[in-house]
Amino acid sequence: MVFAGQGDARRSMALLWRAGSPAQGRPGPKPGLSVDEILDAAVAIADAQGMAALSMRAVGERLGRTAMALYTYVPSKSELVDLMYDRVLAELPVSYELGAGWRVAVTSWAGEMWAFYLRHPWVLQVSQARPVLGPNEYVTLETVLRILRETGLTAGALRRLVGVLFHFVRAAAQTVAESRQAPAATGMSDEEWWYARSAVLEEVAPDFAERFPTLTWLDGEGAYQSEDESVPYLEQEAKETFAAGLAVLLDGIEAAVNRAGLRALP
Amino acid sequence: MVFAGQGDARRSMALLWRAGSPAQGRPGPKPGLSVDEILDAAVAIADAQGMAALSMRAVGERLGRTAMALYTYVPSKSELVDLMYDRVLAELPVSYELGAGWRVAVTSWAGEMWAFYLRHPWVLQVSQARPVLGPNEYVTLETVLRILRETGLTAGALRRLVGVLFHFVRAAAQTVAESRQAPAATGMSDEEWWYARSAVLEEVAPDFAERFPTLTWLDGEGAYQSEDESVPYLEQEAKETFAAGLAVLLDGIEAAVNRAGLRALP
DNA sequence: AAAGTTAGTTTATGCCGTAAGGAGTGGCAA
DNA sequence: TTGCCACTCCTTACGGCATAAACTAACTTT
Repeated sequence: MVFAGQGDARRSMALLWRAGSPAQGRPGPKPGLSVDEILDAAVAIADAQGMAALSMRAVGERLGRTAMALYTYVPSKSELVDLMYDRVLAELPVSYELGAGWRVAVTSWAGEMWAFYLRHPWVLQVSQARPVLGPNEYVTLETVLRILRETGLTAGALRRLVGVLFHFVRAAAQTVAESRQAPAATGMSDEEWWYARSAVLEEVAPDFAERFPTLTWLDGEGAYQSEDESVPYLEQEAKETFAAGLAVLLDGIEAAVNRAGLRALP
Repeated sequence: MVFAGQGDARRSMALLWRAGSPAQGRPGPKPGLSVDEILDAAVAIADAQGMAALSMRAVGERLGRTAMALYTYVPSKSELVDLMYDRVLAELPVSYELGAGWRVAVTSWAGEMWAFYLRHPWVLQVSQARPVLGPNEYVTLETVLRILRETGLTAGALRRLVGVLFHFVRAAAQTVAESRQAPAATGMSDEEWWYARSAVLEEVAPDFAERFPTLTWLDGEGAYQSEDESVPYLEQEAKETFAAGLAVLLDGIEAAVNRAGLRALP
């Protein structure tokens, strides 16, 4: 097994924080590419065709180079993805109006995050195991923390809250992101897919109603009606789930704030 | 592009619901394997080494066969994964005591789901774009719906709530699951990794405290202290985030229930 | 002009999913 | 009993992937 050592950490961090030595007066041919150019190409591919289509070959080709040419600028594919991640995070707003209270600010923050994830759905596949520790990741954290600090909750509570909020927005966005990819991936629209499936389901599980009474009841209670026909059914519903879930979450936070406030009274 | 037609849907569903024609009196050699044996082998590999290690070759080898032998039983790798998913879902409890109220029941349901995801972290990587429509997926839904129906909320609200709860548990579990994989994947413990990184961070961002005042403040406010030294720091914290977040979510649901109840009064 | 460093290529290794085709198995109809 | 044929399982092969190694060509410094 290959162990990543101190040197690798230094290289990674230098790339992320753009702290590399300037390329002036160095021997050898002039660089024909730059890390930023590579990142733009890679992000464009991932945005348009998803993470699965992001290969070193594809990025190289888009830049008129071979896959191997990229290794001059970036140590590996996984580092490339980390860099892409930190780069797109720069799109996010860095501060929110706090005049109307933290709840309003958190709501619009969540909306921005939601839109961001849908703009770059591949970000949802970047491992959250360990932070990337890039500058924009820190900015993103700082931004939401600045809002949440307004609640007056303790540091420990804030730490947990940040985790919960990110989890929630990510997970909600993931549902929509994946459902957008599905038709392209399977070459089948949601309608076609569902039609084929549900027909077979009746054959294969004729006792469905008895086996799943609650589900059957729910299905009977007026299915969701979309107002906007241009947006797919599933997506519309997911958006409402997001809004409703966020409201529930914020209600919970408000309850915690009130509890803390009451306890502070004489 | 290859389009999946009606025939594929029928084959998939038959496999999921075990509605295949019995193998008695059929010509040709007796099957040396079975779908269940294959699923057990595949699940064992995915549990132990993660989704990335799950290849048709690996599963075949574990069963003393070649990769291609599996295609007699299972049409493709993605169908295999769907089958694995529905199979492990069978481990989950199918009903919860409702005597102590829905809140208690939801809490233990969430705990079971959390443990389930950590037992089978690869499940978190199964696409949620479209439901698999296997029997156990329906059972799982039925189970949680039966609990939530106790709240007395409307069908629409319930639909959203189920989504939110699944999102939340999945996302929270994902953090821990990924952080468990990280040391194995990089050959570096969390401590080593963090030590190497933070040393470089000071070099590369000497103005950290000014750029990220809120983060710096949070860091100063007593870092989390683990009681149980055997469990990694990050994991302990994630578990608390899960519990705290769930409580917040349930508070929010309770608020919605109370609002609905008040509105129903004369 | 020689030496040394760098950018980018070609080539090769070992993975992956799976298509194609062939070998052997065994139940059934003739 | 023979021949057929559906069936299981194998070998081989293809085109993808990340990336290691060795090479060429460009450019700066000595």
